[in-house]
Amino acid sequence: MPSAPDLLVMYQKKIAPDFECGIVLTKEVLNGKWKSSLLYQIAMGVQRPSALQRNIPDATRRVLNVQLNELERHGLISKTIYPQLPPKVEYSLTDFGRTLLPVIEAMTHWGNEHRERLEQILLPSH
Amino acid sequence: MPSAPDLLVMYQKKIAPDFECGIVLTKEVLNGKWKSSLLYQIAMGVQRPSALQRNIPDATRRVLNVQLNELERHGLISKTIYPQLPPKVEYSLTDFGRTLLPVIEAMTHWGNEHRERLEQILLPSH
DNA sequence: GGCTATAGGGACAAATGTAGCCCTATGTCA
DNA sequence: TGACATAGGGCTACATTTGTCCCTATAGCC
Repeated sequence: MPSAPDLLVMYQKKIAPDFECGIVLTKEVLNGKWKSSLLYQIAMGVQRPSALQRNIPDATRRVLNVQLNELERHGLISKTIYPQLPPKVEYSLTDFGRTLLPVIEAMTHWGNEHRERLEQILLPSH
Repeated sequence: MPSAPDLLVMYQKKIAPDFECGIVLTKEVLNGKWKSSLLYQIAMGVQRPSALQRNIPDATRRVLNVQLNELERHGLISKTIYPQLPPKVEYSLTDFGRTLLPVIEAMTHWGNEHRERLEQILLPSH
């Protein structure tokens, strides 16, 4: 005779179909306050760290570096270091990173399309 | 004669073009560990809180409630309370929420497409 | 009565993420 | 020599997010 916990587990298994949806994986990769901005900028051709920092002025160099490192570690961007002084570094999307472009475009488009409403909604007071 | 800080500001203004890209707004709305899953499930027709909780077993009821409230506050989903006992509640996408579907689909598709690689990448050890 | 189911929230702890500060190193220009 | 550019990382403190535990309320079933 099954105990209550067993029944519960069976019940859950019956009802939960494919909860492990891919959207969770995508979210995980984009997790980080500035990652989407970084990917967008790099996709638009902004390659050097200093330029990225100028184009995303609300973020600290520190945080951008941290998140750039993570994007590189995840294989979405690659880093080229030119052995020069002063140092020169360029980031670009990898092949894998380029497969993300449709997602980036969809997010960019939706955000721009509904900009006014979103800015209202996202006010700290609201 | 401009002081150094002034030069810096002018320099930034010249180089920074349109850093306020829509992708940031979209990210902000999707911020929250389980929001994308919730939106996906609701979009797939899962409407009742208990069903959502069963389909997203890694999240606590508590957190799902918090994030459902936020999605409702942001106008992406609406909540119908049936005056019954035991209580019955159903969530569904609003018109505004439905405009997000292309983004959700793009994220879901990319995540599923690259599932194996992403699961490797996102291991805590890696 | 004791267990399940329905739905939800308060209070607090733990984890994670982000921001700020300081440091290195070197080349160019005034 | 001092200011600015280039690029990056360590450490600490704060902020935000998540997770845990406990509480309400009612109907059905054994």
